Amino acid sequence: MGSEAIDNCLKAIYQLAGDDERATTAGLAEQLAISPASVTGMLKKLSEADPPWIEYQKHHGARLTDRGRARALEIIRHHRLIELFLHRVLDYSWDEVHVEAEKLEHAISETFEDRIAHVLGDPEFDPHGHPIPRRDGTLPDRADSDLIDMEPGTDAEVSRVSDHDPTMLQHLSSIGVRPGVRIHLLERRPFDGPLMLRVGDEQAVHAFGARLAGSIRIRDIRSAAT
Amino acid sequence: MGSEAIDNCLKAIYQLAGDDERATTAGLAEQLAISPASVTGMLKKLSEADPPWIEYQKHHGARLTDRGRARALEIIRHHRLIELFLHRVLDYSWDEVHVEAEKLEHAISETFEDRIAHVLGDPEFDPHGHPIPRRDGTLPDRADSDLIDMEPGTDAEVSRVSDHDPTMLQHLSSIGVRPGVRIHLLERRPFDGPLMLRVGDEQAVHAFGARLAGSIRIRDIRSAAT
DNA sequence: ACCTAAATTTAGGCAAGCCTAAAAATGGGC
DNA sequence: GCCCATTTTTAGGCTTGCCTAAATTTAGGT
Ligand SMILES: [Mn+2]
Ligand SMILES: [Mn+2]
Ligand SMILES: [Mn+2]
Ligand SMILES: [Mn+2]
Repeated sequence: MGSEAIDNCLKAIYQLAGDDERATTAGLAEQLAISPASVTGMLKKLSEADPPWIEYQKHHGARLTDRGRARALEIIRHHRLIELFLHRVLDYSWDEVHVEAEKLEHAISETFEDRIAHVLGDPEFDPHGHPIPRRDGTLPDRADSDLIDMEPGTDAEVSRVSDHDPTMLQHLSSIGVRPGVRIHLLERRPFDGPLMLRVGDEQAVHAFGARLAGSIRIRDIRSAAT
Repeated sequence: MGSEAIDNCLKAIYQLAGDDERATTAGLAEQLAISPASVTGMLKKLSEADPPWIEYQKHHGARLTDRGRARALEIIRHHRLIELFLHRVLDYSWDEVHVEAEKLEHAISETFEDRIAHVLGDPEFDPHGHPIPRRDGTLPDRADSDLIDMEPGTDAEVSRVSDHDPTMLQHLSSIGVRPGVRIHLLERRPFDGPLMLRVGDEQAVHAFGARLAGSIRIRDIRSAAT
């Protein structure tokens, strides 16, 4: 089926544009860390495959076909199952899992996928709180929103954090921020200033700048929480 | 460092020629399932690497350098650790592990290698009885010999079986032959005929033809066995 | 509507790994 | 010691996936 380059491209389109929006050449070039010219070539190939992986119009970006989306979700399922497996079974820290999963996602068989899913009890979320696509291509849903938009004076639960920067994950870990942990937003400092918040039951107040806050999503505290 | 093609070539040289013999172009072509012409190109490249992976003289085959042997053993360590991990942790049957390991051996990091070795208790042998190279490049040693050369009327223990043919492994499994199991050789039928033997405590007598017998190695029964 | 900056595509090239067909070297039998 | 069958290498070619530089298209501001 698809090569590693193809799989990474489909995954990137899904991550940039989702189910039915179009991803731009420039966006894909940045995401994949290759030149825009190389992206154009790849998009042409993907759209001329039989059956096609994407719908592509020159100068207007690429949109996944059903087949393309299925493949993207398949790779993302691999990635997230592997991340959780590394964390739970092989004792990787959550900042180590992404890089290893990035390679392994292309190397495992469907059998391997099924076995780790079984060992993990058919999990729905990875160590960073990202939903793990099911075999049928559906996604576990968890209504969440950006930390940036949180109402000062309220509480919320960390839903997910971006997994791309290991140093950021280490920092979040060191102050106790991980999916499921409760936070309390004290205030938002003016002129797009930092968010001042407390984590869990700790007294310490942390200042989250835009970069850090932008990589976190939250959800309403589960209602019946005493 | 090495690409997947390079790693497979070094591994093949090690398997065909061992530490300090030379592997032939034709042998490697067969082992790697590529054309002899492609092997020649690869050997030239490997011998011109800096530092070189192999010593190569036209028309006289290839011999591993220290670096080449170290790399080959590294890949074989990956392969055998992965096989055991799949069997023990992910419940693969022993005829399924080889194919999956063949891909994964190239995809895992040193961290992954260390973690599965630790989870498995730093094992010395894989599910087929093959020795797992240590990180320092030494090999667990187990004095064994070919089943073909076994003395009729004696007992021995299965040491290892070839892992390349899944159907053969299934058959061996079905009659109870696996590393550690005791066998008793009744007789060798004339004119290179089959070996007639009993497995474990079973009464059944099995006839092993040359192909099957040739894929099994045995060792003397551990002396103090009641 | 036009003009320009940015985005995108085209053109040409390169390395890795494979192939087949043809040429050349080897070495075993006599 | 020579010859010929076998092995190996050389020559030339193909695909994938990337690159840079140049040409082109698009879209935004006026
Ligand atoms: Mn990840
Ligand atoms: Mn990837
Ligand atoms: Mn391999
Ligand atoms: Mn094995």
